[in-house]
Amino acid sequence: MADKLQRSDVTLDTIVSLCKRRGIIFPGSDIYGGLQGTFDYGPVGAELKRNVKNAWWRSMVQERFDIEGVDTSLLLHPAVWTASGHVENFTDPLCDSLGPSRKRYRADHIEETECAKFVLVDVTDNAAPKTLDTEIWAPTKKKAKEFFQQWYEKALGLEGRRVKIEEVEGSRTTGRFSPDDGGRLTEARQFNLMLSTTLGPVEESSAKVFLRPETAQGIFINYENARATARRKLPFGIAQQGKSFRNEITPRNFIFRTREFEQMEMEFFCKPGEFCKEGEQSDMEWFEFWRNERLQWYIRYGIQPANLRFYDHPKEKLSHYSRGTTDIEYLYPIGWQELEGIAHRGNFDLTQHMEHSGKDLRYFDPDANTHYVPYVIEPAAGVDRAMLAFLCDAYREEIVTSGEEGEGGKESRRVVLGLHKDLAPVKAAVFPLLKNRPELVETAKKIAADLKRFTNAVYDDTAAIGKLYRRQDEIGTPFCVTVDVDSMEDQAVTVRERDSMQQVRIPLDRVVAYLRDQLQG
RNA sequence: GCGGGAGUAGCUCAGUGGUAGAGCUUCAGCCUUCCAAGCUGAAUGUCGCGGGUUCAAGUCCCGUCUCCCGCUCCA
Repeated sequence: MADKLQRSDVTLDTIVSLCKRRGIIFPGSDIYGGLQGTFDYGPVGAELKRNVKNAWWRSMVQERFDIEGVDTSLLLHPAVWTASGHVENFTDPLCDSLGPSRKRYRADHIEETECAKFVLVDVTDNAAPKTLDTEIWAPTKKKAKEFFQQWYEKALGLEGRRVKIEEVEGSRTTGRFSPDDGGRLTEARQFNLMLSTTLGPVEESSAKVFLRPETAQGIFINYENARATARRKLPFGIAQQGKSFRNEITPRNFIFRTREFEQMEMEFFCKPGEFCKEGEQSDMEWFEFWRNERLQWYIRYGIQPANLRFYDHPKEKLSHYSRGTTDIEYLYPIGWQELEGIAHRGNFDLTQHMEHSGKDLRYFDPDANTHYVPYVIEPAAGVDRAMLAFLCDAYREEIVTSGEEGEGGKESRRVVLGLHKDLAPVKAAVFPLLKNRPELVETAKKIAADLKRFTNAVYDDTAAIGKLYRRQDEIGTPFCVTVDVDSMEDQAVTVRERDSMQQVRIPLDRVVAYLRDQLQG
């Protein structure tokens, strides 16, 4: 029946357009021209987002015996971020080339190289050579010439003129220069990725505080409170969902990188390997466990396994707190990108908070009869990134042939979000086949009301039946119920399934129970 | 921040100095016995925002904001 659209044909624009059209996601502050790096979730998107979060909470907290949930403050004591290393490390030193490329670099990504200074001499007029006030830093004259041809010739308007490139004697030195145009670099400026605000009525005298760049620290500083009150022994986890803020240099790619975003993080506290007895899972084994567990979660909720993969961070690229990090990457329309990070944070965070707060956060292990600081495995997922992945993976366009048994069937396009039923924003829609028959309308409304008592259902009669189905397909509604003229006779209705478009006849008095079974199964 | 591209109806876009348009969507009515049907009618725009040139600006100029692509970043 349907020619499925290739994965590579789904562009981000297609998803953005659908999101706006169907009330899933809008640009933030839209009527004021937008605010970079912010997005608002609409009527349908709010349901989808809630469902994603609930699915995570269900897997990570509800279905497990070893994880507790918390909900901590967005504003934390400034000392938290000193202890966590974010004040010091959560910064990018940036510098710009003073050459014509004007390129910007991470200062720590530029390697020191031995270069000499080259100057340009305009010898178009042989009798009066003119030395230009421009310097190019390059390891060789050949390289300097390349830079000249790529950037300087045009920038300085020297096309068609004869220019000699001369090395300045004794200028050879080791330093950092733009690898693109040989220009000097500006001083590195520290760009901290944390957003801040002030607490207190008078701004000048009030305290500067940071908006959290990750939810994890709220968990670490509550570790002992949560452990003691939940009467937990190792290993156990603490989970949290909530907003985080990062002053990203360049928010980009729809909701993939935004300045305000929502995280789903779990800190799993476990015994360091050396304290484990025979048969106990070590920290590295838990790391392995959570890598796979989190991958399976995405598959469970409908992501095609072929669109998921692991990426192990090489040691030299690890964050300041990490002993090992694996990303779960998803094949977005923009390419393979991080969906979730699973980090082995060692005992970095608790140790830091012990030192800075003066509180003892060690764990007393009755089996080993000793104190130690637990190790932490952290699966950290982005709600918005997960939503985007679910949307991209669920999106498909099909050519549908209407009409009976293929004779003179008319072809049309249908857009379907094949979302997992737990994620679908609307679970069921109820229609009267004909809206000018009061008894059909009344029955349909009654069914919708009954469904609404346990799930999100809608009633709609503002179009022909085909259009009503397609509207629901676009937002991934798994089931549609249609009340027709026969319903009055046989006391039954048609239930149409989204993906197969198959219809089954269900007695009126059983339709709610039927859908409840289908949706929970 | 730098370079390139773009902002006109809810969406996709046309409109190259002279009365703001089309298709789709949305809404209402009629009709319609299950997959975007048909007919009739309607709504919606300070042409991203601000300034300038001109008798006249969506169109030309300046500024500014936002979006997209690249450098950088990561949940």
